[in-house]
Amino acid sequence: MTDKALPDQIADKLRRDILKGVLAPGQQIKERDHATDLDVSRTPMREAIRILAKEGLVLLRPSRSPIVADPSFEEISDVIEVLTALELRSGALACQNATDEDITRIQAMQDHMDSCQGKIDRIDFFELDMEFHMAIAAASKNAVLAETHSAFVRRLWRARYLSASRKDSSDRVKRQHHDIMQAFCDRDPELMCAKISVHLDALIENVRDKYAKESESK
Amino acid sequence: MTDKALPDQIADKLRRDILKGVLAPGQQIKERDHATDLDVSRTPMREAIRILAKEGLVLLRPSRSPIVADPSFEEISDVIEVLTALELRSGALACQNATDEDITRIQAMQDHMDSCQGKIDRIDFFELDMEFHMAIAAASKNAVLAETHSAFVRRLWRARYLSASRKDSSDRVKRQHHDIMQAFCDRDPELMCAKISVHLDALIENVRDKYAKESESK
DNA sequence: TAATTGCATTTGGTATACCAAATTTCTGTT
DNA sequence: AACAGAAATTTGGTATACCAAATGCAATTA
Repeated sequence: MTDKALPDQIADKLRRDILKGVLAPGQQIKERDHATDLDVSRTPMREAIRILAKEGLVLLRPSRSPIVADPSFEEISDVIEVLTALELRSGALACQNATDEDITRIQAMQDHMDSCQGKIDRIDFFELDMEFHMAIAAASKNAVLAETHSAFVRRLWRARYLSASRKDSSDRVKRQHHDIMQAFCDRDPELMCAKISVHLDALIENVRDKYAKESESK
Repeated sequence: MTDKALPDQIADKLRRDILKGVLAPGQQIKERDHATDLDVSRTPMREAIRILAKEGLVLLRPSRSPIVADPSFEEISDVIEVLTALELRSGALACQNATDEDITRIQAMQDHMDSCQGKIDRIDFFELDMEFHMAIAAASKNAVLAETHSAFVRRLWRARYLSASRKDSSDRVKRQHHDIMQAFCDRDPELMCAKISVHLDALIENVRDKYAKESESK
């Protein structure tokens, strides 16, 4: 763990805090305070903040304190739209370019997720979910596509986390994953794209519900 | 001009140098040297380098000097593939969401490009070409999509610049743009996507030719 | 001669100091 | 009491100092 670059370590810590809500949306992130908190200097802290800004978790404001991003539904929905475009292309390419080993390995990841369901920390479960989607993108054998896709998956992490509160949703997600995996095993690009669309459309609806409930509770 | 943030100004300068080839692919960018060259300190120079790394123009290597990116054909082709995914989605959405003013404005941009052809600096012409594609993406009314799309257009700038040496290609590009614009005016998503595909497939072939010629000249 | 070891130098990473812009606090006036 | 303006403080931006890892080079050895 100590071998990772310091700014990355700091970014990891801050990211976790943001995703868990320890750092609330809209809250200021003052370089000095957070740097001294973590016993580092401002330099790597600044870099860490830029990393999170690139991921869309933090908003940089010239000559002002950066703040934790507080995206509107429209923004989240826009991000999901981009993710959809990327993931559809990834899926189709993966059907074409994945090795058999890729498929069995990703199948194993899914099995592992199933066996972990409800037994582990929700944050850790979401890590697995992310890794599953990223593994499919990686199987497209287009490194740029996989990397870009990862960036957007990560950017949506908090929104997905928050919108997954409905207890039935995890079962539905599980079924959607199985559908995607089925098409992937058959290397059927059209079907796979269709199932990915279902999955991500459902995500938009989940997020929409979440935002609707939030606004009515005010 | 002086109102822009210092790291951005530095990044602009470096970017131009990279795209024009003043800084050759593979060449090291030493923080101290380039900082003193531009009469700034290492801090904003470091930030500028990170900006260019985000754009894919520079490669960061932990504890080593960053180097100017020297992408293989496969990498460029991967980037174009991602751009295609983004631009297809943009085009379809633009057909749906663009205002009539958007369309007439973009039409005017194209007319302007036509009238400028051959009369202006190739670099300036490419700026117009970029702006044309970015304007279509912006007309999708998905800000995230437009921004991401822009990043990839910019990332391909040098490859397109280098591969546009063939003198007939500009006429072909002009025709392809007209086809895209025709579909856009008719708000026909399928046709527009088809024409965008043609355009970007042609780009891949242009780049492939360029790389083939380059390798045989060695 | 080729390889290797050890030292000197270069260079990125981090910490700190300084500055200017922005924010907050305080104070005096109406 | 409310507002305006100025002083004090906070805070991001930049410059510089220091360190450790990486690199280059030369002397030494097989």
